[in-house]
Amino acid sequence: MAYWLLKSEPDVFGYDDLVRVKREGWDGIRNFQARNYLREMKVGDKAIFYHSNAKPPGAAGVCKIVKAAEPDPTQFDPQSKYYDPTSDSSDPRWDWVTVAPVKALTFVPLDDLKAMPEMADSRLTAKGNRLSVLPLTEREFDAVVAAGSRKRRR
DNA sequence: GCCAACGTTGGC
DNA sequence: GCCAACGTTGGC
Repeated sequence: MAYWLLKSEPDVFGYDDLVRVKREGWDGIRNFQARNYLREMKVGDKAIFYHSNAKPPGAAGVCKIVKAAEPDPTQFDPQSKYYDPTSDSSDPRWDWVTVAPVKALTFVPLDDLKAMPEMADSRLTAKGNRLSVLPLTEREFDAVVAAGSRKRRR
């Protein structure tokens, strides 16, 4: 099994939204490296649901891949903000995967993630990282889940 | 709102 | 193939 981290802006679609809708196509990935990672994902893989552009940013939950990569329909929808007129319908450029919630985490803010020794080499905390889909090692994934499974200190 | 980092585009 | 211009991401 592989492990991943998926970024979403909670103002647009947060972990609570995923819990509410139960499953969701991860649309709008328009970066080749991120897309290639989507294509590597297999049903059953798990991912950290990360809130970006949030106050504060951080890990909000765990989700799983319930459907492997297939063409992201928003690329062909002129009404969508993810519309890509240069994508050929006979050879779609962009894919999505479908995810479902596994469990909410006690929110682990980015500051805490950066402080974790297990995350020292992660793509997430690397300088200048902007990838919205990135792989995690099992050790990294387990460390984030462990941090998010503790009771919040008061 | 600012800005650093970085991907993409297009002229040459 | 280079690289400047431009757009986007995302933390602060």
